[in-house]
Amino acid sequence: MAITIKDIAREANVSVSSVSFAINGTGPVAPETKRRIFEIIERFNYQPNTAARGMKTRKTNNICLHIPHPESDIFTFSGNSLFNDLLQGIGSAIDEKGYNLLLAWDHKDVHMKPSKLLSLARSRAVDGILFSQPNHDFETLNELLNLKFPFVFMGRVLGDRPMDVVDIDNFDASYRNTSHLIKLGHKKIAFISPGPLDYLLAEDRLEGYKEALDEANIRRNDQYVYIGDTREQSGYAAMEFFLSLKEPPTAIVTGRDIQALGILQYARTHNLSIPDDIAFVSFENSDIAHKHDISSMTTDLYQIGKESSKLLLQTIGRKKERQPQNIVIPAELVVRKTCGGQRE
Amino acid sequence: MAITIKDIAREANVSVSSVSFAINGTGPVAPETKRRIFEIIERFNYQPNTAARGMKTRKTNNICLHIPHPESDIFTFSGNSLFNDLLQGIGSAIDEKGYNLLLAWDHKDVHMKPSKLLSLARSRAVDGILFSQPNHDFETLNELLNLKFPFVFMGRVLGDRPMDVVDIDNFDASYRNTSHLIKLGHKKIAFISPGPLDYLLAEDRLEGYKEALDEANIRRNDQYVYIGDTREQSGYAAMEFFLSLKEPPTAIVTGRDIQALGILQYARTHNLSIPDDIAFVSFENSDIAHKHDISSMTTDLYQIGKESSKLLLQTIGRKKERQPQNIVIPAELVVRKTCGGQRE
DNA sequence: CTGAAAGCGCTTACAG
DNA sequence: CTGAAAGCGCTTACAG
Repeated sequence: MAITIKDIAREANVSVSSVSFAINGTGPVAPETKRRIFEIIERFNYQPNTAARGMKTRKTNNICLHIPHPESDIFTFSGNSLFNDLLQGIGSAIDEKGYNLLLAWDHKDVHMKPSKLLSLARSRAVDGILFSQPNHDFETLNELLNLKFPFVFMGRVLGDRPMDVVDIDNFDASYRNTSHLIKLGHKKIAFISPGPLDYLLAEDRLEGYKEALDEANIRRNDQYVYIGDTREQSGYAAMEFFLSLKEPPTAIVTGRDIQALGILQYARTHNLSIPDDIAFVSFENSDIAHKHDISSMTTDLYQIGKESSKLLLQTIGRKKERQPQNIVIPAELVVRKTCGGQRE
Repeated sequence: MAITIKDIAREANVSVSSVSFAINGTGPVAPETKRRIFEIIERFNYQPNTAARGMKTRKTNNICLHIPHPESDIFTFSGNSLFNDLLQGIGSAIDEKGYNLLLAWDHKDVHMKPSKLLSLARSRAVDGILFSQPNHDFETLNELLNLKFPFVFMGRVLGDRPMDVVDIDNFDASYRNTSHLIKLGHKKIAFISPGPLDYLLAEDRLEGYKEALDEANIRRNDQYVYIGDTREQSGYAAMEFFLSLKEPPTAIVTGRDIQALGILQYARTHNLSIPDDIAFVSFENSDIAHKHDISSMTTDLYQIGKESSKLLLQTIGRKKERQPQNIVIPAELVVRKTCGGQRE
């Protein structure tokens, strides 16, 4: 069988306590003894058994990243590096701390019980959870709060449950994107949501958009609001819709870079000039925006992943409860070609 | 503290053995007793502690997916859904079996010891490993073999170490891609590698390409071989190079869809017609190929992920050793626009 | 500084 | 069908 702490102790002529103390630095060990122990450990390539250690310490050193099902639309961050950025951010925080990342998604049938996540939490298979979801399952969140199980939600959550949340301020970001177009002289400004409005992300964006219009005393037009999704096609379809209106908008606040791609595609096939005929600003500032010269607001997944992980690790390490944190990651509009310049 | 099997036993007025038998179905329990036990379990939302269970069973129900570092070039499968496909394939095999997926990557500094992977294996933090790497670290693979630790390599490995391997036949696929162009009447056929030639994947492709030319008695031209990478730019640069030759090729075997995108971009900006001026076939058949009407050979990551996982799970479940498996996933050329029709 | 021993929460022979 | 007990491989008071 695999080699255990007993084998090391026997080989080094010490007790298991001393070996454990030496490995973990949790007790006094004479320098010479320590040297001998480590020599044996290296020779045998000994690694303490995770399960046994976890049983005593009540830690797994695993954290769970909960993502949408890989078959779902939302998971296909096609054509950009969003998931990659998120992983990098998480990695930058957990790698050095010796944590591993466990990927989990719920069954396709959402109503299948028990939820994978609660099961992981209750069985203590992970030390904490990172949520990366466009919407949330109240039942699960409530139960996790109830269990006092450490987790961080990356995104916005409805209500005032006391939990750690990390996100950009979508209301404000959308407000600023819209204001930018207003400042350039646009009055007929449309909006494409990044997803269904029951994603709070989408609702916040819509509210920010409205706020900017209201503040500038621009009359809102319900027909200027289009519900998009995560496919390029939805940007294209939005254009078809907007341009079929009697008074088409002159500018758009897009929900995602991938939608922006659809807009560009539409413009190309219909001989429209961007930004002259129609200007727009997008969200994400992903590779796509960079490549196609799209003005886009950053939604810094790297930072979101990093800050969420740091927060989670703090929570895991802490014995006493503390006030829930609400970390807002700064977002900035990277101005490129698609929003154009000042209108006459 | 958390609730344990003892609590359940006490509450149900039975011994812990009976509770364990009921949960795992590993021993006889009277129907009425079983009913009572499950009733209590549900009421308390009891889940057996993973660490404690793992200590006895020597199983974690975690498998590890080893991927390149998120900051590495190769990880950025930009603009396509390759990683997503792989995850779906893995998920389709492990979800129902109750396994979790642990994501691991090596430190950026490759020479940092000890390797994360060996550490996970030796500490029994996972039950098996899935390698998704363009190249391999012999030392790690040898040590895993040595430990008789279950793993599956998705890709090609040098030498004849006895291990489970799942991949498409890159030699054959490249041979067929090249032959397709030959059959269409091309004689000046260039090749872009999907990465550096020390990726066996790239070497196999090059060999398949050469074999097809040789078999058709077409003189090989060293200048027709370009070493590409995972960026669109490398397809563009390859075009620049090929077209600077005295005798530019009339067709190309591309290494990746993303490179193909670079070729299309070059063609657009230089008023070249694809496939008339230059025809090509690609690899991957990702979203990109579909969207841009690129002829592309499938490299079915879904199947690779699925079959690898199934194989790994079998290995984990087996007590006796068996012959290493070598599973070849079928690849087929999806003919679209970029390879054109028969030449006169 | 060192060692003997208890105990973490399970599973699994073993005895009844 | 049921229960008492050993033991998985660690960590950690506790005694010396």
